[in-house]
Parts: sequence; structure tokens; C-alpha cells
Amino acid sequence: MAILIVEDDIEIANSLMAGLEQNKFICCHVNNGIEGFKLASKNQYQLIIADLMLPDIDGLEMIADLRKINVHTPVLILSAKRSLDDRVLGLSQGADDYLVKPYAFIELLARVNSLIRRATPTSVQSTSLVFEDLSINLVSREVLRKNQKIELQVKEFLLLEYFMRNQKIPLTKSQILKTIWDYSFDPQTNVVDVLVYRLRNKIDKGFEKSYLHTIRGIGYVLKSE
Amino acid sequence: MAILIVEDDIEIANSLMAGLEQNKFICCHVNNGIEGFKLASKNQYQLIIADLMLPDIDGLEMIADLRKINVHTPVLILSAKRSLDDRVLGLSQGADDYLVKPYAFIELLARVNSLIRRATPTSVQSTSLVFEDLSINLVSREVLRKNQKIELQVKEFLLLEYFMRNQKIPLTKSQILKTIWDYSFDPQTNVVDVLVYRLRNKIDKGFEKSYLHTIRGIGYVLKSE
DNA sequence: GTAAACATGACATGAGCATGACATCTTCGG
DNA sequence: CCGAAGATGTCATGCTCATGTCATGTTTAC
Repeated sequence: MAILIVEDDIEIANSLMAGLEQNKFICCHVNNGIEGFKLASKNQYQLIIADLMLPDIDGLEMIADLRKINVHTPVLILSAKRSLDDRVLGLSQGADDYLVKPYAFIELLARVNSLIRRATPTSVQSTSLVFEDLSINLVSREVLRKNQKIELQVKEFLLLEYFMRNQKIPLTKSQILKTIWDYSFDPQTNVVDVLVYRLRNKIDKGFEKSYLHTIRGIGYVLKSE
Repeated sequence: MAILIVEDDIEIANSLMAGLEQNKFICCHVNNGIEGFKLASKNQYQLIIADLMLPDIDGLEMIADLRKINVHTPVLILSAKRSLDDRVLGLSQGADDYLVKPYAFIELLARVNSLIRRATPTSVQSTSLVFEDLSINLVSREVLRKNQKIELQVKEFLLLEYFMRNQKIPLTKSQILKTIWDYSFDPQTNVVDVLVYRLRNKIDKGFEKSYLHTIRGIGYVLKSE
């Protein structure tokens, strides 16, 4: 995932990119609003940094157009206009932040980080869940540990997904029974024990660290140590 | 559409981008092969310009990996290695051109233009879908496996197209019912099972590898292995 | 020491799927 | 309009494998 920079001044763009790239961001630069719109509508970016004044359509118009087609990538507007009215206008048009030139790079970086942090928990990466070297893809249903593919059955996958969504949080047997089998607690069965056992055999067995731990009298947790 | 630049030296990358952008190209820069691979596999680029020597996987390996997953974006390799062997190796790995550093920018520009011109009419990508040795042409409705022609019925073709557009992603029976027959789930019928069976007989039967796999309790996937 | 809680392996069974035969619905020439 | 050929949907049958059950072994807490 990358940051899209929409800026017509090449000097500024380059220094911006250099700085961001030193901070491990991947950047993608275009110099006008129309191209910016095209790229932003086609690809998914973590963040868009756009100049307010652009040769063709201005940054605000670009945002408005993007929001119209349901692209909700966060946008940070850069501008020389420092009046309160301009800020308000920018933010009301759908910009998520507004930075006045000249700015300290360190401030920009802080804002970038915060915008990205804010946006990430949303839909973006919801197709895969990661815990240490274990990851599951909810769409392709692929499960990897140490880049090694693991085949899971339907119930096993459901259980792992449940654990991955509740990392480090102990889950009781009745909670598991409720979510996986969707029936209230029946002490007559040991399906949960068996399912956990089978899941363990696939995701933990043969690896140095085990992730699925038993908490006697309570249930199970997904965590390291 | 943009040009993807995979180059770890920021100086070189910036001057490249500046030059290309002055010539109205849109550029996107990453500094390592793994990110390059990710972006190139996710987005469509006009062209990839890659350095041969990268901190992680090298440019050739990146190309090879891309070709494996059927990404055929043209690639121009930049390298300090000027020997004939290296050129040959590069071109045989799937690179489309090879430029030795130091190069004149004007020459690079010429090659970029020519590569893009060459690749553009290959908008074949929109009319045909490819998965390993299986391909379908959406216009002529021709289906080939191992260059061998296969005759499909209308529904079978629709189903295969659906699979080809969702390679490696499991499709549930209700998804299939929805897209092919356009009615919401009716558990009274087994048309899907039957259609898959018939499609299998045509595209998989008699070939070493089967592509259409069953995932019990979920549905079906198109993948190798 | 012992009882409860959990792990483990073997086994049974039934939902879910593959398959072939048949029924019905389409298409198209005459 | 008719009938044949082809395409698609339905149904009955048998198989297979994922999952629940159970019996037994092991660990833990007090």
C-alpha cells in the first residue's frame, strides 16, 4: 500500500517523497488533479497528500469527486492559504487534515502517521488477519504459518478466525460453542476440546513456539510465549 | 496508468521520475523488489523499470515471480552489469529490454516509449483470461487448454469465466447460483454440482493436473496443486 | 492422593458431493 | 408448426470424508 502524492511542484514533491520513503512509506506521485483522481479511483492508497492549487482541477474538487464515487481514502491537503475559512472549506469538502505551507517535515510525518493509523482499522485490510508468523486470508481462505501453507477444515478455520479476531483474549468453551456451533452450552459434549486439539495439530505442531494455550478451568487463548 | 520504478538508489530514482514526469508519464516508486512485486501484481502498470541489484530479491527474480502469476507488464531492466551474458540472462528471464548504466536519458526515454507503444495494442488482456495453461477468449468464446481447443456450452462458459475472474478464490454454491442463474439460494436444486461436474469433464479430465477443486462445506475453487 | 479438567486416538455416521440416467426445455430447418 | 437434435435441469444412487462421540490416557490443583 502506498501514499499518493498529488503535487505540481516537482521540487516539493521530490523532497516529500524522499522524506516519506526514508520513513518506509511507498510513494506514488502525479502532478495534476485529473491523474490523481484516476489513480485514486483505481487503486487503493493508504493516504492521499494533495496540493490545494493544481494546474487543472484543484485538490478540493478532486476530493469531492472521489467521495462522490465512494472512494474514502483519507486526504491530507497541503496549502499556502492559511486563513481559517480555507481550512474550514477544505475540511468540509472531505479532507481529513489540512497543513499550511511552509510546514515542518516532522509535523507532516506525524499527521501522516496519525491519518494512516486512524484509517487502517477500517475495511482496508479486513480480508486478512495476522498474528506473528501466522496469517489467514478470509477471502482465499489461505492459512500460512512461516509462509508455509496449512490446510484447514471448515470448523477449524472458523475457530482459528475466532481466535485471530480475539488475540490474547481467553475464550471460554461456551463462547466457542456459541460462535462456532451456535448453540447454548451443552456440558455433554467435548467437541470444543477435540476441535482445539485438531487445530493445534495443524497450526502449532512442529513449530518452535505454540500459540494456542490452555487456561485450565477457563478456556483457550491465542498468544505467544 | 503509470510506470512503476523499482530502484533502491533514491538519487537515481528521483532523477528518473523527474525526467519521466516532465514527459507526462505518471510514476510510482518503490525501493525494493518485494514491494515492487506486490504493487505490480495488484495494479496494472504500463511499464516497470527495475534495477537489477536490489536489497532483497533482485530484479530478475521479481520478473520471474510476476510472470509466474501471469503478470505480463513489460519490464525494462537497468543494470551496471554490461556483459553479454547478463543481458541474455535478463532477457531470457522475461525482461523486455535491458539498459546499461550509465545511460543517456534520451535513450531511456526512447526505449520507454517504444516498450509502451509495443505493449499497448495488447489490450487483449480485457478480452481474454488466462490461468496457467488454460485460457478463454471472451470475444471469440474460444477455450484452450494446452493449446487444445475445448467446446463449452453457454452455462459452462459462464461458470468458467466466473472462476477465471476469481482465480484461487473459493466460490460458494450460492454465489454461483446468484451469478449464473441470477436467483437467490434455492437448496432444492443441485444444478451447480452438475454444472461443475460437466465443466470438469471438459477442462480437467485427461490432463495431469486438475484445476477445479472442491472445498467441502464451502464450494469450489480454481487453482493448481 | 485423587478428582476434575484436559489431551488423544479410534471409530461411526451422515451431510455433502459425484455421477449417470432421464426429463424437459430450446433451437432451428423444413 | 412439427419434429429432431442439442442443451440444460431433475432425480436417485452410492461414496467419501469431515466431524461428533466415546473410551482411555495424561496433567493439574489442592
